[in-house]
Amino acid sequence: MEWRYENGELAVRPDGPFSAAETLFCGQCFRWRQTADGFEGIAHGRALTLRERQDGTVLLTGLEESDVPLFLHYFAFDEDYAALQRRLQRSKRLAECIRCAPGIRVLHQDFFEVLLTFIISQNNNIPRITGIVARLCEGFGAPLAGGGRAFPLPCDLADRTVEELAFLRAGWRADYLLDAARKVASGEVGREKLARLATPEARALLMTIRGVGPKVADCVLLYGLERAEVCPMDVWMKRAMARRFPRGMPLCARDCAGVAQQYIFHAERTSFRPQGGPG
DNA sequence: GACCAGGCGTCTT
DNA sequence: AAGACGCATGGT
Repeated sequence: MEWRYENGELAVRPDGPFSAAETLFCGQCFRWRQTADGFEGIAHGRALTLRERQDGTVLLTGLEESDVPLFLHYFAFDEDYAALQRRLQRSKRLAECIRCAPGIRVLHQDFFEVLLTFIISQNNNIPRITGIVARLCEGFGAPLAGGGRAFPLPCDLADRTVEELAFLRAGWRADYLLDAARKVASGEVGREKLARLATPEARALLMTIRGVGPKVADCVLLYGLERAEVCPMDVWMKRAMARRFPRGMPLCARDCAGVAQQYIFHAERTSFRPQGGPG
């Protein structure tokens, strides 16, 4: 992977395939939107834009030079997906996933943001999740220089009440969001503490938060803590896909295939072998 | 209008 | 331990 930072613009040539649309709109993150010539979004407290050049170069604006390593990691540009996909092609199922959505990468997102957005995601759909997340940030996030607002910090939410969260129209999840914010703000649950725990204990600690069950906990471990080795997410997706497609998954159901792919990527990359998984 | 959405907490057996 | 059910809201 090569990159160059010049005149406030970061130009990256990723190793292996990358598709911004597949990566940003497959349901792993909720703060990006398409624009006339590319994409704009907010991540790790920065408002940035992304454009893809014909030659595969990815152009990012809105970053300081000191942000470069963080965002190379955010987009997984510091990982060799070409080599990864070569290994995965040996599995028929994974080969099909790659064919359906070859440019997906698993983003490395902020822990607290992942925790709250996947609490919001329960029994919910992506358009509505996106709306709730947008209102959450608009209502409680810090204004950013480049426009928009950061994702709220735990302390931005910990002292609120469910009544103050009513405008989110998040339903019963408002109560869960507050419990999560309070437990993180108090230090009862946090990235560092979770990182020190073995994964079963980390999952159990996450599940002390109201509204965090095994599915949300695994999403947080996977997306927010880079702890995919115990996340049999393809098992979760098998359930979801079985519900949506009782007669079998269509070959090009991009949303499902893409999401399954990113889960499986992590499972494979970390040598995890599903052994029944949850349930 | 129904039905459902990338669950979870609670209440039953 | 496992199943049923309600939960608030909005998209289809």
